[in-house]
Amino acid sequence: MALEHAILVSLLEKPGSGYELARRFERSIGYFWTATHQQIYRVLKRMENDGWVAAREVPQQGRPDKKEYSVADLGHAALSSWLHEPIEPESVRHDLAVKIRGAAFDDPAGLVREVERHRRAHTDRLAHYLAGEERDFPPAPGGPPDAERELQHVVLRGGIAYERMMIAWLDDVLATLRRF
Amino acid sequence: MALEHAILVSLLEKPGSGYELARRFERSIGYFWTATHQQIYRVLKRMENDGWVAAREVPQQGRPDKKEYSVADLGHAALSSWLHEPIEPESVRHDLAVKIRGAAFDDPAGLVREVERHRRAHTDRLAHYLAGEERDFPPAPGGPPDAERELQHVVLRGGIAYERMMIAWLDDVLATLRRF
DNA sequence: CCTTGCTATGCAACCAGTTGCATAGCAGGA
DNA sequence: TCCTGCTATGCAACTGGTTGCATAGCAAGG
Repeated sequence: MALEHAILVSLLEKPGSGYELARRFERSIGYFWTATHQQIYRVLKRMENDGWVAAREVPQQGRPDKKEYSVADLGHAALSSWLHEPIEPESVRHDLAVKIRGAAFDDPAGLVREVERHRRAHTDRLAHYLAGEERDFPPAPGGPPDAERELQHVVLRGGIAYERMMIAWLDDVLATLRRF
Repeated sequence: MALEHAILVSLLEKPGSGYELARRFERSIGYFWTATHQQIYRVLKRMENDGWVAAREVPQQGRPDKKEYSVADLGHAALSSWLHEPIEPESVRHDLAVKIRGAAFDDPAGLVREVERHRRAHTDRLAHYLAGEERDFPPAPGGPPDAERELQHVVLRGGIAYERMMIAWLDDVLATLRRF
């Protein structure tokens, strides 16, 4: 399980409320880990009980108050020990691949629209990533290397490489489907 | 949920027992969908109750008897209707990306060995895929196009593209980590 | 004969993640 | 004033997946 650890990393990058975390999980963190707000609130509560994070009531004007969480020493230690233990290379779940192989027993050409839809989703995501890269990681070499920035950037480059690979592969899939 | 559908596809490609399915999920199907034997047996039982698959006792010599499953009409229909309904582009879960961003707050250089381990796992898988491709999909253009074969092949090409992308990205990650 | 190891099937408990719903503060527009 | 919509937090029920364990047939080797 890594949701706890994903939350710790996100809170180390910047403290925030459950709501804010949920929004981050829709964008930057969400590139490689998804979570709904319900799940985040539940886990956050458990982490608070375990002393991994500390909450602070923050009154706001113009909107409801929020509970801002930040990482406590125990949380930092928990993250550190997780970082030092090996994890299994992740197991994959590609519904679309199941569909593609299944299409052989149904209607290969009928899958074209679905694959095109996925292709569009991936080009959109790629455009989104590239815009984020241009915005947050301009090419100007600004001073000394910053680990946090550089590592965020390399993860984003991974997302970009993934989307490019997927688009190329989906083109391959479309060409194959259209032969039937 | 697509485990049921992955099983249907696998059984359409070739009928088999729960045990055999579990083995396939360790190799070809496992490239894009993982499942343990416990899960497969449980789902298979439900599918049998729902009339999606039919079981047949097959006595064997030299080893215990097995129950061979094959797809029933209801199962074929269920697969077909699933193929025709749109699915969400899958959400990602990359523990390693969490670790990489987390390393900024711990010990970037200490992650090198872990990333190298993952890189090795991906080169192994790539070699395995390429060997499978050479074995099962020789370049000889043997007659008329066969949808089942071609679609299996394009899914395998997706696995190959994925592994190549990952290896290149992990090299990028290693170069980045080594700067700290 | 006994152990090891592979084939083959399965139960039970648990845990992570999803879905549906509920509540409440506050702003802005119809 | 009422409705819509965004911020903000949360509970409850369910489902899919994981982990641990159990059983049994049969072969091969020590």
